[in-house]
Amino acid sequence: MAKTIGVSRATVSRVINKVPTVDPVLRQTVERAIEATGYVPNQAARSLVTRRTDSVALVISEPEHRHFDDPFFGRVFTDPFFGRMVSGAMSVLRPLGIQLVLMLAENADARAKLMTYLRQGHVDGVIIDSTHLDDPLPQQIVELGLPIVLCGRPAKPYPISYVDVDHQSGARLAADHLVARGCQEVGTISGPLDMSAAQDRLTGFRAGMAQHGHAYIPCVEGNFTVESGERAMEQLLDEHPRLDGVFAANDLMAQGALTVLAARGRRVPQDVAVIGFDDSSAAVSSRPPLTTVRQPLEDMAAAMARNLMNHVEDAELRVSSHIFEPTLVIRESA
Amino acid sequence: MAKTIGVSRATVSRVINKVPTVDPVLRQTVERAIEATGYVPNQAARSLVTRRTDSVALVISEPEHRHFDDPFFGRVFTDPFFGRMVSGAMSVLRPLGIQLVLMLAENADARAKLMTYLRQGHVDGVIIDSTHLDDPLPQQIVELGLPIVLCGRPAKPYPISYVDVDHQSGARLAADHLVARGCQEVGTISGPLDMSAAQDRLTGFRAGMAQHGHAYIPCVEGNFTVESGERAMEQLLDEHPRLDGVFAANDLMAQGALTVLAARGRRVPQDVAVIGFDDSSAAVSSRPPLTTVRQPLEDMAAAMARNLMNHVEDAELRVSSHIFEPTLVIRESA
DNA sequence: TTGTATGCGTTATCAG
DNA sequence: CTGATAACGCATACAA
Repeated sequence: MAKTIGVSRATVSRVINKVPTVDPVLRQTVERAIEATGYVPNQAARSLVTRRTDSVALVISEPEHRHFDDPFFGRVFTDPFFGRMVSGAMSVLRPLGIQLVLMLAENADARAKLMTYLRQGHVDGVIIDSTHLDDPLPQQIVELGLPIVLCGRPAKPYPISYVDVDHQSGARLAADHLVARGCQEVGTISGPLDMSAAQDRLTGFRAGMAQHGHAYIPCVEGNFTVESGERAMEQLLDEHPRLDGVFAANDLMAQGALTVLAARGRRVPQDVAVIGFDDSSAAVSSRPPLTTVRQPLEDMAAAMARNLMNHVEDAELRVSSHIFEPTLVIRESA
Repeated sequence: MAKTIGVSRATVSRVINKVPTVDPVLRQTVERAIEATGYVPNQAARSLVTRRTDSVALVISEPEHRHFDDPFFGRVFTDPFFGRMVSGAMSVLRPLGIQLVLMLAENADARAKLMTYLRQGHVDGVIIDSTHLDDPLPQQIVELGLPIVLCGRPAKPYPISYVDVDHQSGARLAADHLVARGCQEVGTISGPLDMSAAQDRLTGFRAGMAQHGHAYIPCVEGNFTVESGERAMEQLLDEHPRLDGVFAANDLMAQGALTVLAARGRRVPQDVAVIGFDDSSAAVSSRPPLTTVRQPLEDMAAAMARNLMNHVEDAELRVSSHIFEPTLVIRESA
């Protein structure tokens, strides 16, 4: 404690916390002393009394069954989706001096550990990306009284703040583009249908195609991985050899579809047009580059962070949500 | 505090911290009470006295000048490299109940904030990936007295624990494979030569080729991005039209090279063989899939985490390092 | 405007 | 083996 100069620690505390009622001269002196001694307040002691930790958790809650071969970890962290989330959240959190703690909850055990961690008061709030419908985690966290913002609309409506993209409208964009191209027989590769986002994209796409007079749209369910995209594309092609357009519910699956189409000698987009969803980095690295529905993930994550911090500042704040509008990014695949 | 039952808080503390000297019967009672009330110790109060936070920082220290177009954030978090690091570190940290705090240091301002954060005692140690030679951060952190493990050999040798891969030997693997294929005129795309890893890969590759009698190996410097790989490949091709083999210092640049080769009508690997470095997800999603030097990043990150925790447990521990041996993963590009 | 005193929830020391 | 009691380092209500 920099009390080598004749001031009380209370004054030092006031200076550090920028309390206005401090004599400018004294403040100067203290600031100089702080500078000289390199003093920084101990975080543990501080948060013991302020009840704030200045850090929030970003939790990815995903059931492990969506993955087969390699360990769960590798998948989620390598997914471009993850990186964009972190990026967007950090852009608003960092200027505020708030730190981001990364957490995973892929099974019951991890969930239990996570809840304990949260109960310990390690973070001021949580941003959560929960991908399956019946995930108990978000509910548990609100019951805990911890501020929380969800990524994506909750399965069953209940009072929780969230931000999402309009999946249906995005899928419609894809449908419109495919018809405008003149596609006659189109199919779709959906995501796992226990996820509301996957459901919405499928619904939206079918609705969009229906508007243009295409009543029946064959669909094969994938699980958002490249491999599942390949398998789905094969099945689609086997059952509908004359297919000339495909909408995949994410870029990774679209990329898988591209591989299969190339292997079968179909030119993209001349023979078969392909549209993805997300506008992830996979979209630009695919050959050909993917036409895809862009989800403004960074903006969404930033909105989540902002919303969360509002709730942290004011515990009484009512829940609110923010729906972003997707856009179609036209590249070469359609 | 679960003192509704007639025990002192000291005893509760003992039970929670699994101190052996506690009457089994009493322990039962306490455990039951804990269970019933859902009590969890407050982390801030605990670490105020234990001086441990049970969390470590993963910091990515990268100069921003390596990136042009889009914000720095997006790049680093979307890079497969990052995901694999997180993944490996988490695999050892999580079972220990240690949390991972993500931090970025791309400029002086961010570095200052970072140092303040560390000084506040928010974490027990740091795993740092510092990509440029003259980064002051690692040094500053050791001076702070905080346990630290570096990813990659430090520029100038000084006492700090690190784990690395043998870049030279990896590059030699690539050289051997290229000549075994019968390549006559090969070039290389290096990483930014202010990074020791990039230097080592270039040195190792040239040494390997020299052993097979290839004295001169043309090199164009890239910056580890897809775009830079494209530009470098174009230049290489312009200056050496008869090139039939290329070693790129990472997969992303190799991917860029692939694009250019395809655009110029060169078949891979028949006309030009291409080898990358990393074995990132980009390697398998490229067309054709990349033959590449695999860096066991997950294992390396796990080793870093273990090493770090050793230093956290025992502050007197001497620094130590661990060099991993890379392997060649043969796919279709060479 | 500034200093004093108290409490935040644990763990650790030391008697008992 | 267990219970008081003293730190831990800060913020803050209250007094001056």
